[in-house]
Amino acid sequence: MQLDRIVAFHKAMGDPTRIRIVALLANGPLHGQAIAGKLGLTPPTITHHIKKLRDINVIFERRDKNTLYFHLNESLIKQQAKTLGKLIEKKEEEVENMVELNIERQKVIDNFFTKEGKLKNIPAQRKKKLMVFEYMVRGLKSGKKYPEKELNEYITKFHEDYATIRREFIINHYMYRENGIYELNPEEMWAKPE
Amino acid sequence: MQLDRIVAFHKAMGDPTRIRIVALLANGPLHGQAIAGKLGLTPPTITHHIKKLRDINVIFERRDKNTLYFHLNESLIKQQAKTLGKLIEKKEEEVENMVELNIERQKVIDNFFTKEGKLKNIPAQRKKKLMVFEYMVRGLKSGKKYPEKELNEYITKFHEDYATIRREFIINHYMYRENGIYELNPEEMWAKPE
DNA sequence: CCACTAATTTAACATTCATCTAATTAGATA
DNA sequence: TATCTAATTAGATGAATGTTAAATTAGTGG
Repeated sequence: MQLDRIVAFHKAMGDPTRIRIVALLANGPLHGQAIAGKLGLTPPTITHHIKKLRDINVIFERRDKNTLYFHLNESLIKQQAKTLGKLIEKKEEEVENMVELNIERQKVIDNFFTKEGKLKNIPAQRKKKLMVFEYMVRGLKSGKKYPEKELNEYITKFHEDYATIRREFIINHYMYRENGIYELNPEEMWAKPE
Repeated sequence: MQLDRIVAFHKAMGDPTRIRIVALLANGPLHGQAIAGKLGLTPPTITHHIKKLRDINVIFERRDKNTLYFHLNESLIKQQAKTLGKLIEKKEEEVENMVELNIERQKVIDNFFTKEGKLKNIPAQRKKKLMVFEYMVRGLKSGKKYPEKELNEYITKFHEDYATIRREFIINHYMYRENGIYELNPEEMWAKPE
């Protein structure tokens, strides 16, 4: 778990309004105006905070008619709680491994993508392949529903063979498909090289 | 819930320098200048951050001659990690109460309405009265503007005394009136029995 | 296409905050 | 007491942040 992510999480949680939102959503999804009402704040303020919470994947949303219902990503929070515990157990070697992993990851990205952001080819090695896919998939929004056509267009920005890559996204649990609509899985479900 | 404490903790952890300090101290106590050196910052900056970490009890210090060694309070961090997990646990009592409440509500509705859907009479007990009103008001569309005449007609489907009931709708914040036009309030504003 | 609703963006404001340099304090020791 | 070292405070500065009213956008349904 990299530093930025930990910091971003705690910074997001370090605000009374946002903690109250999270606590509210623990009892079930709510829409924006309901949250505003319960907290005595205005809708723009809620939007502001929701954005921050969504940025760190702690909430996602589903639409019903005109109304967006905001849901809590509970597993993400649990995962961060674990990370907090691990932070204080960590010994130097582990920190070093983490740093090395990030360096390696960056090298792989640099190798397989052109400066214009195109994927040169799909890595054969599973580990590298996953790094590449994870990099691509991070440009998708969690909670958003992607029709197949839109997903294809997104992938095409990286590589022409959208069919193969789209299939890989499913196989490796980055996304799931329902009635021809694609959506991101929570990050904990993504395939990881051990 | 000790909201302030939770917020203070995450706010303190929501800074890269402080996370790095915590990570450093996980490998053992250090004194101020050592921390400053390792992080490439000046001693006053370290003092600044140490103060914040000490405020939330995540750090304590021991003196050896002129030098203060800062120690990590690991159990405090573990405890906060647990708190994070509990934040998102659904309160089961609340869920159970909800279920029981619904059963009770159904009984009241069955008692006070005929099979044809007519309100036999207005309950005297506040709690039951509110259940009955809420039941009626759920047949109205949120966001729709009701002229008084139309609202009267709607209420009459349940009971002849539309004037009393219409007044109760306002008193209990199910609806509000503006220029003789009635409209539903958001559900959060409705009167609820405590 | 039009009317409506929910959500978001924009612009403005006051507040908080991380960091530095320079000056000061606190404690140890000779 | 005088001196050394480590830590803290004070003050300044620039950046980030929480909130709101007003305007705008996006999506739904007639």
